[in-house]
Amino acid sequence: MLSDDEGAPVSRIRPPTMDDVAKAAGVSRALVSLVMRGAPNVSDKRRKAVLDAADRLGYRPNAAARSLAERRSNTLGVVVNDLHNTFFADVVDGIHEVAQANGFRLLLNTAWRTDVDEREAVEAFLEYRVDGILVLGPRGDGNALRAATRNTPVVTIGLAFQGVDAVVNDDLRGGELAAGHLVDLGHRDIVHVDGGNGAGASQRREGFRTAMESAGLKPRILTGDFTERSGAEAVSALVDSGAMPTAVFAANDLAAVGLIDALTLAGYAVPDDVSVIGYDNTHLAQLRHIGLTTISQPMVAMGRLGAEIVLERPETGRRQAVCHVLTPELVVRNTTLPPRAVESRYVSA
Amino acid sequence: MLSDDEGAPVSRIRPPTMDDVAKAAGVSRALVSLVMRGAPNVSDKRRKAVLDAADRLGYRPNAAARSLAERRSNTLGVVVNDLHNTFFADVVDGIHEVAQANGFRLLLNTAWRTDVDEREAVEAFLEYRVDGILVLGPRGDGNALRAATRNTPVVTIGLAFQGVDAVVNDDLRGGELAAGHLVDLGHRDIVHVDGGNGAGASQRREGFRTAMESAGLKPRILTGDFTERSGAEAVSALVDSGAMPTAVFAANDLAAVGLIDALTLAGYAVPDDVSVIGYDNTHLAQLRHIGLTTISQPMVAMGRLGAEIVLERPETGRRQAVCHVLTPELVVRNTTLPPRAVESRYVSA
DNA sequence: CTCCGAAATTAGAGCGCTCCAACAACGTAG
DNA sequence: CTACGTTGTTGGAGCGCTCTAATTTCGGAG
Repeated sequence: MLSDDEGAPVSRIRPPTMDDVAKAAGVSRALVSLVMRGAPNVSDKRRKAVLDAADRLGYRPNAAARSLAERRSNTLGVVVNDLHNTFFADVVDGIHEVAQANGFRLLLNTAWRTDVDEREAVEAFLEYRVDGILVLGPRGDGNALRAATRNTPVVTIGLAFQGVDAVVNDDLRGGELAAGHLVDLGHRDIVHVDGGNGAGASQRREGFRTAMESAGLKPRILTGDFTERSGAEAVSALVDSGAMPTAVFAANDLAAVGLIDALTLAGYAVPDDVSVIGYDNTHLAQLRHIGLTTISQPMVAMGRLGAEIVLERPETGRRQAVCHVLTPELVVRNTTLPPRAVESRYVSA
Repeated sequence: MLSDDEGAPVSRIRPPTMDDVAKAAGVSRALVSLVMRGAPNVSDKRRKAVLDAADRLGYRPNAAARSLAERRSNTLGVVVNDLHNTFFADVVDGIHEVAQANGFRLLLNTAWRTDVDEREAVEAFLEYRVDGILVLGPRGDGNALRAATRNTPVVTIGLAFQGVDAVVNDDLRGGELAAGHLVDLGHRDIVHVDGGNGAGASQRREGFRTAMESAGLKPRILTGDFTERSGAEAVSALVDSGAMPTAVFAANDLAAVGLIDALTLAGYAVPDDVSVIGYDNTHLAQLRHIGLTTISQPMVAMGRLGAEIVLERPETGRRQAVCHVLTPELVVRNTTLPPRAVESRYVSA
């Protein structure tokens, strides 16, 4: 007798099940199920009885049981590469809009900017049997994602892999735009702090490189990783090397802000001594206090489009992967100016 | 014959089940289950056979079925009030750390800063039967959360409700600190742009009010909602009213940044014309380009603590709700100065 | 060899829900 | 009054897993 209670932690009460509700309402479990799903052919009398009983007992359907029986979860999984980057928050806004309109729930997971955590997150969603997966700012070689498409519609946003649906912006063009803007301003010595192997990084790098070379300039590239810190570290490296350029193209706004921060600390005025351009046009860039010149991607629209693609695939039975490429745009604000040496020439031009 | 194929969307192949693996490996389903969960008493021979078969078939356990049978999900649900506010990203970092160490997965959901969406998100987690729920920056009256604690451990972060575990910082004290700092600098005309009914907003407001009154000053308060935009709107209101104060205390860093942005645009220099202080000490505040004076909360630590509480409750069987109050600290940077009029007096003091 | 206990394996009953086929109820037309 | 088509309701199988108790296997000790 005593042993039943002593020391045993107070166990949570078992939540009521459909059977409990059925019993309380004096109907069958199947009827409760019908009421819960809002089926049409249920008499008002019974419906009310069921609803009352459910309410009285505090009944809440068990999503696990439901999705097991239904073989679908009515849920989309979203893997966010980096919660600290508000770029993704905007994309999620777009996804949410479409998901909501189609009666899907969203479940988020974050990848902490690493390959393994991203795989972990995708794996978790696959085990949950979500009805679709959106990967924002994917990493790695795409093999895991390609494999995942066999079971679930997957779409990446920000980087396209062979055989996986994707929504991207034209990063190559974006890189060219950024470099081109700086070149047009008269800069000759330009450094690109890249995004390492992050989503879109290689393309932006390529765009930068080609724009520079076609202008007859030598591209200088430093490795980064899309973080604020990587921007700051690049500044240290530049200071140490003693070869500070007149302009820097950062792989994204976050890095650009880190860069500006470190430049200011190191005694360089932005844009007077060094011009800085970012990428993404996040809220950060839009703050007038920062007023970052940057390349804009339509973030919310990308999210919307991604969600539409993921929902559409099972409907249409499409087999071929699609890749929507959106066009980036240059947004000039206050962090870029002609370099000191050519300023007058430029202004008079 | 034909009718089987025509027009029918290509259906996804049914993922292999434990039974499939068992058959392929020539063992029972129970054995596969044991191997999957890493049970000790399995012969190496069979274990290998099972693992091989699972690998060959691309088997992936069904989380829904598992949590249905196990009556637990090994998952914690995190409701993030606003993805755009990096404050929460830091808190999630702390939660993740602890969850990971204890073998729990994280699932996120966002509340888009509204009451109803928060309830929606919590509801979803309850239906999924997660093992614990963390609500970051809760809204509303707490009734829904209080009810939820009957089924699942719940802890709020940033605001405490009667009967619900919580981790908060001393917002009252924080409000006092902020107001006190401005008063100490010599400001007499100070406006607080509050956080409306957001988490911690009323306490910060109270702290502001008491600090002002005990200094014999009249507190001016404008309503906001913790967003960048609300900061900007406050500036419009102040400009329209024609009574620009010499200092503003924003309910959080995001709003402070919006404020600074709008002030700058309106031709007011910060901090020369108007001093601004925020709250949270997010990355945003720490950017040297902004250098926001603010009140710091230990965000990562709050996340860690919250996760520990949520995991500990079922272990210890504790019934009484706990509320951990952490102490905020003033961080002085570059957005606050003595007001113009008293500057000389202050400096000579 | 036989027998025994420990180690390894399995059968089978759920977990809480959905879904289908079967069944009751209830007018209404013949 | 019977037959019939609706509309409403229900039993029961099954979703893919875990877990307990029962069963088999196996390596010595007797």
